[in-house]
Amino acid sequence: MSWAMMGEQFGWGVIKEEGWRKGPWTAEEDRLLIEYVRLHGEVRWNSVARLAGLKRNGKSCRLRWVNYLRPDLKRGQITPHEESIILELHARWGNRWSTIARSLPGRTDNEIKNYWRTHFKKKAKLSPENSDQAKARTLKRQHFQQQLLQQKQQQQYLQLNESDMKRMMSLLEETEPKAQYMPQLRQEMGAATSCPNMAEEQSLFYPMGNGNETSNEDVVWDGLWNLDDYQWKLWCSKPS
DNA sequence: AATCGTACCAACCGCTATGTC
DNA sequence: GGACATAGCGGTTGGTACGAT
Repeated sequence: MSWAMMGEQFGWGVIKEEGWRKGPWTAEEDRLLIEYVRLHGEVRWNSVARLAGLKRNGKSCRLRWVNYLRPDLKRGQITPHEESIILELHARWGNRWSTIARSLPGRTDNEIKNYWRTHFKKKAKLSPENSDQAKARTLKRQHFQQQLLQQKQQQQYLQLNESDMKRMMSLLEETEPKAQYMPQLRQEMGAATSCPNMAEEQSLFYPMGNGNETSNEDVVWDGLWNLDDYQWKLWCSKPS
């Protein structure tokens, strides 16, 4: 019998000094949480303890619901197609797991994060070429963020003007699709499939219509992080 | 059969963003 | 506008299962 099962059977669980339970969830706790969400919806997680009779903090309840109890979750192994989507979106967005998860209905950010770490982190580490690219991208991000900060301060935190957005959009159009490096990455990672058509690929990069849309501006910033060095220099040197 | 290494995954932690008063 | 509460995110940890030796 595992500790978790024993804990469930005997009602064990770590009680913190604040009075919150920690550790694995019991079936009874799950039942209470499901019932609570059914009645009240996914809101005010901190009141769950009081209203549902759970000795869990709101954070823990939310996490349990989002990662495990939600009815729309897809259980089971990540399919080759899902894997290829993860690879492509990670190449584009980096460790933005929640963003990636939005393109994979039924999968959670935690699940994708775990999958990535298990299957690809090592491979990525072993490839010096990839790590160099990652370092370069990180530097680019830092450089850009610094510039942005200065720019923001100068503009007293005003939003980017229209011409800036147009410049970035046109630059991004020159960059897309990311086909230059994706086939190599797919090969290295052993991904089995790719998107059957451009429309689907587009929908992966620009997920819309699920109530959690990525804004145009987000897409613009995300695209900028992945610009090639040449395009990056071009962007930095362009007069505004 | 025992031990070890590794893959997998649930859960926690710390931080940031956003909302509310 | 500031303080506080809440939600969300990404990184990390710890436990379990399982195969290799």
